[in-house]
Parts: sequence; C-alpha cells; structure tokens
Amino acid sequence: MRADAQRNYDRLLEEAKQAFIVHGTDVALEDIARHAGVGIGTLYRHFPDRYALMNAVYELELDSLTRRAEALLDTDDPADGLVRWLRAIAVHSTAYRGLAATVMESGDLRMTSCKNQLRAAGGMLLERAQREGAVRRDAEIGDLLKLTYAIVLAAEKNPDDAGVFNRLMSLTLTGILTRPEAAVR
Amino acid sequence: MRADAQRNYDRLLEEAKQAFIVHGTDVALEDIARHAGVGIGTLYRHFPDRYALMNAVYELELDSLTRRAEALLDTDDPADGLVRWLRAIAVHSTAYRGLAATVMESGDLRMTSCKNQLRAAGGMLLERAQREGAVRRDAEIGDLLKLTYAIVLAAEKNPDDAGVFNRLMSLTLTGILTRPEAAVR
DNA sequence: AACTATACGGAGCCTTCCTCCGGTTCTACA
DNA sequence: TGTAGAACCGGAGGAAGGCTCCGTATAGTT
Repeated sequence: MRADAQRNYDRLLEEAKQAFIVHGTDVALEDIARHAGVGIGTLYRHFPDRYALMNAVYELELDSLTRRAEALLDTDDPADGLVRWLRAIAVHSTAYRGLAATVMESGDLRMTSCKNQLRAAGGMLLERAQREGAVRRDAEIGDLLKLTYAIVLAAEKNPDDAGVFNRLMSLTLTGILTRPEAAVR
Repeated sequence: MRADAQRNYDRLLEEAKQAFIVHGTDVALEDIARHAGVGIGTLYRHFPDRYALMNAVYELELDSLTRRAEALLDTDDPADGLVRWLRAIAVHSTAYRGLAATVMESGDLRMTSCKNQLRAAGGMLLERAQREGAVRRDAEIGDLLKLTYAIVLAAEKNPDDAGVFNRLMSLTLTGILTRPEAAVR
C-alpha cells in the first residue's frame, strides 16, 4: 500500500468513526470524504460500500470487547460475567447509532468478521455459565447477541427514555412470566 | 370529501397495503401512486408522508387485534392469553416488513393513534395476568410491545432462519437466567 | 349551463448513492 | 538522481427516490 493511500485510509476511518458517533451510521458518505479531505471516489476505493466502512470502524472496538470477555471468564459469578459482557457490547454499539441494525442481520456477508469474533468471545462466557447451571442450556450465543442488539435498537429508537434499555434487558434476562413452564410449550 | 377524492384515497390505501406486504414499507411511493392510477401529488395530498400511509394501513388491522384481545380476556390462562396476543401482533406486523421499526419508535408522533389503541388493548390482558400473579408486576405494556417489535425486527433481518422468532420469544418470555435474583440487581 | 371550490398530476428540484475515467503522484529501479 | 508506469486521486454525472408547486380538470351546486 502506497504511503498516500495508507494516509487516506487512516483519515477516512477516523473521520467515519466520528461521523458515525455524531450523526449515526446513515450519515452521508460524501460528508465523511469531505471531512477527511479526500474525494468521494477515494472513499469508495478503500471501502466498497457503507458496510465495509462500518465493519472497519467496529473492528477498532473488537479487541477491547474480546479482552473484556477473557477478563470476565475469571470472575466468580458466570451469569454476572455474561450479563456484564452483553452490556458492554450494548454500550459499544449504542455509540454508533444504526450499527445494531446491521450487526443483527445474518442473511448476507456484511460485517461477518466482526460477528464471528463476537460469537467466539461470547460463546466462551455463555458455555461457562451453562456448565455451572446459571443459564438455560438451550440458549445460543447467536440468539443472545440478536436479542441484545434488538434491545439496543429499541432503546435507540426511544432516545427520550433513558431507562428503557435497562428495563428491557432486565425483562429479557429474568423473564416476563413467573411460571413459564405453564404458558410456553 | 369529493367522490373522486374518496375513490383515490381508497385505491391508494389498498395499493399501499399490497406494496408494503410485497416489497416492504420502504417501497417507492411513486410505485404505489402509479399502481393506484393516480399521480404522486395526489398521494402526498392524502398522506403527507410515508408514515401517514403506514398508520392508515395498520389501522385496517387494529380492529381485529383489539377484538382478539377482548376474546383472550375470557380464556382460562391469563399468561397464555397475553402471550397469544403478543404473537398475534407479531404476525400482523411481520406481514409488513419494516413496520415494526416504526411502531417501536416513541420519540415523535408518527402512528400515535395505532400505538395508543394497541396499548389499551394489551394493557387489559397484562393487568389480568399480573393480578393473577402470572406475570411480573414491574412489566409495563409499553415495554412488552417494544420487546415484541424488537424481536419481530430481529426476525425479519434473519429471513433465512425460520425458527428465530420463536426462539427469541421463548427466551424473553421465560428468561435467560436460571437464577435471576443472583445476577440482576 | 355556469360557476367555484376542490382535487388532480407530473414537471422539476433536491438529496444521496455509486461509478467511471482523465489527470496526478508516488515508488522502485537503473 | 531521473524516469517509467503502477497506483492513486477526485469530482463530474447518471440513477433513483422524496417531496413541492401550480396550471389544469372536474364534481357538485344553484
């Protein structure tokens, strides 16, 4: 990679990150290019579409989420560890409004590398919690992540309601029904 | 309302319903107008924006959902009644891809009339279930609807996974943790 | 039949996405 | 250091959808 290309790549990535945080992930790509001081053509050469850019930005955060998962593997309470990690994911994806909607999709290959890393890191936390009987055996890491992102999405659509994320998360973690075996087959 | 206006209104509504079902709620409004045999200006006069159209289409279904709620008030198992109603809502909103995302929002006034009717109907089912101790006391109908729509959204983003809706719904209804009191404060 | 309030419709402007290609700049190698 | 050409730059412009505006057409009334 040529030095100027590398420079532009880095600037675009940094600028995209800021723009996603401030304006959400559906910000106009032209704005990102302009703020990075390059033409729109350069942006598209480095990142074929909006999702490549989102993937690259999210990858910046993946290391810390992976390390967090590893650290939480050492805590005493496995259920608490899993829950803390899901909350950490939520915090990260909440920072980039609109990101959750994309990460939740499974149909296409967009952001696949990010999603695989998340699944691997969370899978270990989930398995430990299940081994110790703290979490239902039939829960899968993919579904847990989908639920987490779904709740993030619901929360970001209710920006005036600060408590909505915690309420929905609590409902989901502990269950809505008091006698579940009776109503859900 | 003039006769020709009424005719066009009805045609637009019917055409919008079909288009939403077939192409999702982000279909081009020009297509709806064309299929209804009117100009785009006429569409915008009757429905100021896309959300007015979505609201009108969803209102067509509200009666049946309200009646369903009333019928379910007479069933033996209150938890089962609530769950069945939430599933009915999910079925309806799943038919119109993209609708769930809009209904979930609370910030603005779009689709307010629909959302109020849903809350009223579901609130009765929820209260009965809570009175009989079948559902957590701290659950609110608004949050339950948000969760339901969030799951619909997650499911419609995973069209290749037929079971995802039921799995997420089951996780949410019965809870992910086996000893919730220990991990969630 | 004439009149008026109401409704119609599409031209046209704006914004955003994305592609394409002529011109420019950097790097490697002599 | 000079140079060839590979790599890169950037913005014009086509495509598509959202929405507005206003000249024209028509339903309903007297």
